[in-house]
Amino acid sequence: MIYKKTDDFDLKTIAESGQCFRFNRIDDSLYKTVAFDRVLHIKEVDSKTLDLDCSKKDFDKVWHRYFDLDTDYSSIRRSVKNNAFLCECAERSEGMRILNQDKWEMTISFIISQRKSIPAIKTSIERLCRLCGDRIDDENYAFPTPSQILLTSSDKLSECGLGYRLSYIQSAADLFYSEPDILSRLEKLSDDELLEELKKMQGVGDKVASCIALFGFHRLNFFPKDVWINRALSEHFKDGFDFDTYAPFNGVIQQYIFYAFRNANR
DNA sequence: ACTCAGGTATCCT
DNA sequence: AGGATACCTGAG
Repeated sequence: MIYKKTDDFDLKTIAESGQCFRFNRIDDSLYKTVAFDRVLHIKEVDSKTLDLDCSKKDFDKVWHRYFDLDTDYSSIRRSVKNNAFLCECAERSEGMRILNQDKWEMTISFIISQRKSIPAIKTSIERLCRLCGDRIDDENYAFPTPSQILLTSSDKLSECGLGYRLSYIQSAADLFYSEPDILSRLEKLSDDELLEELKKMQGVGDKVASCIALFGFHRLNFFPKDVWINRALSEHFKDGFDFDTYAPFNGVIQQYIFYAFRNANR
């Protein structure tokens, strides 16, 4: 299916933003994402045109929401002003969007993410999907459900390189399995309440909870503070970052800073 | 071989 | 409340 861009939408920027771990580059103009038990290939035909290997029906049902196409990211990007550093971050992150990803998958993914490099996170998640997720096709596996994780032995799960996070993941699977309606309960909470509720899970502190809220629950005002963001803030916002200016889109600003600052400094 | 990674829990003061 | 420390393992 052909899609004509009407807003910021850059595959490389999204793939390298750190918000997704199964959205990967195949070559300069071709990317693949595995999400919601489906595989999607996205080809950049030209700067304004994408070719997606899905039906119009699937696009409307799944991918439109996944790519958050009802949110105007270019206007958020263009709202950045009065700060040279922030303006540069926004400019370098043109094309950034915040995906609507699966909440359960984001919960487990960001529990895995702690104290790991992004390549290592991707390796662990991929192994976990191959180990106990549904097979989609020859090379792609869906993210496992809570019960699929619970039915897999600790020895097998350990082979995914989860380390000390294994018990956190099993405990989260337990929670999601024993409370099937947990997502509808969490969705109703305010941002503050959601953060507190997520932090009740083992292995979920401020940073991981913020990531789950921002990238899973699409609460665009969360501003996860990782090592890169903290470095950027201490270098460029010595008097503190003003979270009023860009509310309720601080999460988008966080993505601009993370992507631009990390690319510039690694 | 060796450090560090998109942190958190726990144990201190 | 705030600071120090251990923690599994892979990637560079």
